[in-house]
Amino acid sequence: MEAKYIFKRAMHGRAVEDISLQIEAAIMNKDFLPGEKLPSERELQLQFGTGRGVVREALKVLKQKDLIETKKGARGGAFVKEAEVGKISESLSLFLKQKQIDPEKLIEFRESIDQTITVLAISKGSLNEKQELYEKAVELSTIILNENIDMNLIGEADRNLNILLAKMTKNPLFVWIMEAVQFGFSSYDYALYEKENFRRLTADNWKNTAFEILNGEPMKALSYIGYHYCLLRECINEKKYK
Amino acid sequence: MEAKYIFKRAMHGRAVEDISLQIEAAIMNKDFLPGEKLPSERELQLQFGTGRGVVREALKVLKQKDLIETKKGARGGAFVKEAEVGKISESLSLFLKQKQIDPEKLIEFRESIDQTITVLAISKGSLNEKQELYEKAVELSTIILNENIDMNLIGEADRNLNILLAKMTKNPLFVWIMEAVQFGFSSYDYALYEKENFRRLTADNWKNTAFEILNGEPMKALSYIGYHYCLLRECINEKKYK
DNA sequence: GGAAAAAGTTTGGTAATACCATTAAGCTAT
DNA sequence: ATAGCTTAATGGTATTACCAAACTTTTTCC
Repeated sequence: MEAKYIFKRAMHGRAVEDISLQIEAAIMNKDFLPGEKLPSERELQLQFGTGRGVVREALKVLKQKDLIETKKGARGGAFVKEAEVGKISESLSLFLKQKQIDPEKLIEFRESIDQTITVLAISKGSLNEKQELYEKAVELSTIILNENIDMNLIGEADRNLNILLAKMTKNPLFVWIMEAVQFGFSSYDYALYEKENFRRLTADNWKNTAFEILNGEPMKALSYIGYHYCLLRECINEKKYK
Repeated sequence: MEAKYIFKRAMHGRAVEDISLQIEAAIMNKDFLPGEKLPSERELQLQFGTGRGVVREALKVLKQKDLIETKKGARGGAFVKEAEVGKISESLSLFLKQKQIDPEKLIEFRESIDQTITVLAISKGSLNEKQELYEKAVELSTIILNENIDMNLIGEADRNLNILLAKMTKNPLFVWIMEAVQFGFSSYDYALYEKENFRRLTADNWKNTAFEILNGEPMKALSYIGYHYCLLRECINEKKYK
């Protein structure tokens, strides 16, 4: 294992920022590839010419940015991480929580995303994916008919349908935004499955949507998407006035 | 100023995580309102029963999450911040950089977002906003005609047009996604303004788009949006084969 | 000889302390 | 009154020491 000496001594006064930026740049520059280990904290301390505390704070920043993960023990250390959407979704969720955004705005946003994704999924998705989507929608219908309602199971199924649809676009950005939106949005989705009548209608509607996607009928699919959000709005209104 | 004693001693072994979560929960719980000051590091150290180092690392995490900001000196400290979209945009940008996503996917994503936003902006934007948009588009045209091309100025103008358009939807989520996309996307936008012919066409097209938005003609506006992305694709292709 | 146990080593995590730099408030002399 | 000085509070950094986890090496014992 040969060490890499690529870091410069840190500026005094804002050493933490300096260090984290230098390491971030090195990662972006592929000096350290995903899975690779950064030098140990004590080694970095020497290279940057600082105390270990600031090195640790800098690494915390990178960890929060989801660029590295740390392992304890011998042969442990900070390892460069493959980029994932997790942290972005989390920060979006934080934002939504703190801002307490009007539910109608969330619905509006999500409906528009859903429409776009649906159209793309029809044109870019493979036949296999479309069939799988339809099967999963049928599966949701049967889950719903079950005696013991398991909300976690239902939520999981609904979530999978959405993610699968997003993946059919072959565009990772839509997958990302769908995951992010699911993350900060699940409470409203659950509402639809809480009451028997809505639950039934929603599941049927998913089946119809998937069917039209499978048949390559974008306008009809969009109609069902529209109906889904009609139901959601109705359902939330009902809850509000009770 | 009365102190708040709401924190419990931190778990040993993962004190940093524990502390940051406790403080985050307190902020979400409105124990500390935006603008309010958290206890000083030395005070937190006492309340959590830990060393100052872990308190600092925990605060770094919260700073990275954009929940607090710090000021030095007397009457300084960690202050709860109003939630902003900045950090989310930044993390998306990081994600895009690290993943090196196909430019075509970025364009596809952005074009779909632009279409949605445009339609909403026409129906929700005020007359004043629409006029301002048009004026800003005209302004961009005149900037372009200038002898000394200032790419920073042009980029800023283009960015402002996009953000203004997003704000016209009255939906903070669209503003957020537009900022995020701008953040991780600017390099491609610049391409359009680098060469004289594209620069001219793009600015004219912005003017036309804004005009149709002002006139309340969604289909025509969408046509111009489409043309914008035709130009962008052409421009990037030209660059690739040179 | 081989497996189990013990010791050693590396590395992140925490603690305690001291000192520096910055900032605001209060005080003092003019 | 105001310019300048002093003081205190607070974040930022450095140093040192020790703990805890996880891997490696050595020793022990059957």
